[in-house]
Amino acid sequence: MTQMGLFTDLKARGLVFQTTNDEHFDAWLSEKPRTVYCGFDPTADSLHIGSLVPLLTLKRFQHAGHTPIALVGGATGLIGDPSFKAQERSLNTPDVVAGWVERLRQQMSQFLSFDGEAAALMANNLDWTADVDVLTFLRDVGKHFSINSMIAKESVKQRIEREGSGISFTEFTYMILQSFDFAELNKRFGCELQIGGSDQWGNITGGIDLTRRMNGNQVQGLTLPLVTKADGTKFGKTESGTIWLDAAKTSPYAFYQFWLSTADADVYTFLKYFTFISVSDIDSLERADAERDGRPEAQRVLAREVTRLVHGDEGLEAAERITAAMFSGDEASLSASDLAQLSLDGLPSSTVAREAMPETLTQLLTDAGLAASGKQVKDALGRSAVSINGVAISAENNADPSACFAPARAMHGHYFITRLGKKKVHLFVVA
RNA sequence: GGAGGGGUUCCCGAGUGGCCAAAGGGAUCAGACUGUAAAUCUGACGCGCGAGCUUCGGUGGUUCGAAUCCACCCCCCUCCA
Repeated sequence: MTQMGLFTDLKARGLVFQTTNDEHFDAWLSEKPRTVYCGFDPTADSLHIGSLVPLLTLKRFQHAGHTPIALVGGATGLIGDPSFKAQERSLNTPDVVAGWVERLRQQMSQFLSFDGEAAALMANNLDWTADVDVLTFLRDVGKHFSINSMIAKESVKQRIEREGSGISFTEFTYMILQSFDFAELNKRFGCELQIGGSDQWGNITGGIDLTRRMNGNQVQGLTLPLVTKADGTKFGKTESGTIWLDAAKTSPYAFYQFWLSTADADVYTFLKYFTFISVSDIDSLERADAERDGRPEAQRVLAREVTRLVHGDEGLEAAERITAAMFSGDEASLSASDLAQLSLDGLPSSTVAREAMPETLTQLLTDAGLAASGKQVKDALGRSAVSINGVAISAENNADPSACFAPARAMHGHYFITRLGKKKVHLFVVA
């Protein structure tokens, strides 16, 4: 990717939602290497896939020769961003937030390169806000903000206008704090561009105004589109919850599976958003898929690319090993060491003592996390949707788990591949 | 401080004494169909294998019986001061 092509590429990927200077943004970007920042607030102990788009965009900028700054919001995370949020959120304690900041730092650093010409920087806005006293802040920063224009921002509109909600002064002030970041990064590192999700537009323009007023510098902003799905449901959530970047919270296997099940209507868009595959290659893939009958290749490509990006080659291999074993249809051929490896790879598994087996299958499968409640297991049993080592289990067997897990039915003495539905698999090791 | 409106099961949102584990929609899960898609149709959707148990901001009352009535308390919103 040459520096010249960055903006064109971003546009082709559909990654440009708004810019501060539509006419001249491309030229401005091509003129010379810029320093660009994106902030990530610590709202949990890990980033989730929603943060992947801005994170990868920072990387795209770096590839193009610009210097990225990954900012973690040690300060803003203590306040809470009200942008487009329906409700006031409860505050997290400073030590909790500080712990999350560390986790995010580590996560973010794996995506950027910290040496070479456009070496990335890490920043934490707590560094320049922790010691500012209230009066200084109000006089030097607050004075530049007009309440009138802050109230007019679309991002807080519903909180101000909608009956049944409201906004605290604390959250209302968030914008000022984030704006201060931009001004500060501009002063310290010559940062001239902030990128963020489309919900950040109000905060970004606030920072641009403040930077002009405090530093006399004209800086720019660019927002990325919100990731949406064609069917209108929320992106990034499944029944088991958020898809996290942390392997301990979402295993590489589960992560891979998430992308693999992307709808056709979304998959080419997501390839453009979440991978570094060129737009022309994605387009040819789409054409090839369209010409072929049956299953498209795109989902597999997407799953491979994103899993490798986030979990590396090892994580991808583990995910593919499990996927191959579980969805190829010949699990009977797995050796004992294969099964042990799958468990190490992150296939959900648990060890149960034969004597300590629960009274019912519903209990056992619920405990293993195959279903949220016994009712769901029961429903599945009633539809022959539960199988153990390939044998369908019916509702009558519910009260007799030890028969279902009889030694004679085990693979290699004590392995039981248990499925609920098509996609949920759990490996029981009965000792 | 005053006046008014509101807090219902994951979300939205009905429900004003028994027919309410609580309408409807969304989300989610499972089945059929498929490609571990989509769309569609079907079933489930507080917990429990079950008898049954626990819910409608909180606490305490009234009543044979309360999400629904009363008292007090907590929280949110609007307007006034």
